[in-house]
Amino acid sequence: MRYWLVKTEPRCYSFADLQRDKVTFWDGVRNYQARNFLRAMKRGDKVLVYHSGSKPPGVAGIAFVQQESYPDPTQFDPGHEHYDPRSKQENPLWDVVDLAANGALPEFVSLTQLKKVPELEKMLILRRGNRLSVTPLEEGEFRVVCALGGSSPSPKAL
DNA sequence: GCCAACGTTGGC
DNA sequence: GCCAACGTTGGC
Repeated sequence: MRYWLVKTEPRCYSFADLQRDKVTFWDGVRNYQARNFLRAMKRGDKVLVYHSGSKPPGVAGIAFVQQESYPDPTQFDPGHEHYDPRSKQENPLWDVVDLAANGALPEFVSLTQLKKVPELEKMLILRRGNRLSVTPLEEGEFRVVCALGGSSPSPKAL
């Protein structure tokens, strides 16, 4: 099993929205490196859901991969804000995965908290200008964040 | 609103 | 293939 972190703007789609929906397709990733991480996701992988652009930014909850990658339908929809005219049905540029809610963290873990933890120094979300919308995590990093959020020692999950 | 850090684009 | 210009992201 692998571990990931995905970002979302809660004004657009929050972890609470995912809990309400139970499952959603994670659309709108339009960055090649992030897309390649999406394509590497396997069913059952665990995912931290991070809220960006919120006050404060941080990790809101846990999800898991319900369905591995398939073409993002919004790339073919001329009326959609994520429409990409370069993408062809026979050779799609962009993918989605289906994510299922696995539970909110009892306590929201802010970016400020994350930055204080030595074990999380290598987390990609804290590097590279914080711009990648999908990043891999080490198992240890996943566990540390869960523990910070009051879901410990390891999330019982599902 | 500002700005740093990127990724992308396009001229050459 | 290089690189300057530009656009976007996202914390502050």
